[in-house]
Amino acid sequence: MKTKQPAAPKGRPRAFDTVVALDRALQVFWRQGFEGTSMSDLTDAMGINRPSLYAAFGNKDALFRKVLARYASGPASYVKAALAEPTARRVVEKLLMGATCDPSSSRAPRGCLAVQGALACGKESAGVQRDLSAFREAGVAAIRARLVRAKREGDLPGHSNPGDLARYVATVLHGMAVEAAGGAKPAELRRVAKLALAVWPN
Amino acid sequence: MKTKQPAAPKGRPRAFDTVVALDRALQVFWRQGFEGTSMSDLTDAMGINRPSLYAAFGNKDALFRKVLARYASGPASYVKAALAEPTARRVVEKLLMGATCDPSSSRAPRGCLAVQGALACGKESAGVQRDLSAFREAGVAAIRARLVRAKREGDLPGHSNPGDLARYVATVLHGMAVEAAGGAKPAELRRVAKLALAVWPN
DNA sequence: AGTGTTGTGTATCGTTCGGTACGAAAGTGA
DNA sequence: TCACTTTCGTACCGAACGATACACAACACT
Repeated sequence: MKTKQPAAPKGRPRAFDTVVALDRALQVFWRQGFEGTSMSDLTDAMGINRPSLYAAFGNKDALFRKVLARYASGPASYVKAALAEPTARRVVEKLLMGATCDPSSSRAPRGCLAVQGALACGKESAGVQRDLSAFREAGVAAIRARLVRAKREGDLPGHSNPGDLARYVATVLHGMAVEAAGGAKPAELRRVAKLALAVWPN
Repeated sequence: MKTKQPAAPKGRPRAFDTVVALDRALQVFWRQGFEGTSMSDLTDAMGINRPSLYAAFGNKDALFRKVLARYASGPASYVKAALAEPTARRVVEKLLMGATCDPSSSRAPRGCLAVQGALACGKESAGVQRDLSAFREAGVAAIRARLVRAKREGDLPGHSNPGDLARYVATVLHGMAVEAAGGAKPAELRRVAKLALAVWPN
């Protein structure tokens, strides 16, 4: 019977936990963006040496992609949870409320990594810029697919356009991320979310 | 009678036009952000040497601030124009439509300099980051002031909150800038603007 | 104990960064 | 023609950038 133990590692064991190191890197990238973060910033925050970082995560681009995946399954997991709500209205409610920087996780940086990570950057960072753009577009596509389903289930009026509505919701979400990065208070964002919801057909 | 001629310049005349040079710098900063733009990128685009840039505009931060002012009175002047519309609804309409990257100025970069210029960055760029944040907040304040006036003039229902509405409009505008930076088509943005307008009380 | 393998730590690599020193060039007024 | 003033162009500064070479340390397996 195979145990869960992933075979004994052969050489010297790692002196750090790659998951917590990744979370530390996430904090820095989230706060300072891709280009605003130097490898020294990362090694300082992660508490490891430079060659250890390169051995464990590859180069700066590869580390950022791993951080983005961690972001998706961590701080941004509320998106997936929101899409599982039973009605379209509840889905959008939960999406918009999830972007209000709830004070429960006040230790997290403001805004959204997918927005402020590399919105505009030099040519050397074009790779992560496209990755982030694709990440955001995947979010839009997921919302649209959920709204298509809602329309099929009679949860949305027949005249409404799931694609346009999804783009609208994503636009408000990304806009809220910009406001949050600028220092807008969660209460203010909550009022914006409420106003944005007033569009909703019912 | 004083002529407009600003007194004869004493030394060697400048070999370039500071205004067109500023516009070239605007293009680069707009496309690549503050941190993503190097001084070599700027001198290449502006067609001038490095010491000429420093002599004419100061350092990188000072140049960016001058570029931001140029942006406000140039590509972003539609905001001021929109605020001069007679009714609140027309104001918001024109604001939202101005952010759809109209194909008339298709040579301009996508998105908004005030959003993608330095949304998140390292500590060395904290100055311009705050400048951009303040710039955006000034926009919100201007919209709010216009809506306060509209309410006083009976142009908005008594129960509506100009502050919240202004923040909402700004959020949609900034969100549209993010979508535009990600490659959204103007037609798509126009549909978003139309949806966002559905909130409007009338 | 010995061997192979992998991570750690120091000390760098070459490049690019933002910013300047300095002499030649091109104007002004006398 | 001669100072005087301002800009231009080259060549360069120290610092920080992303990324590595290499010797040593710590484990598994025999």
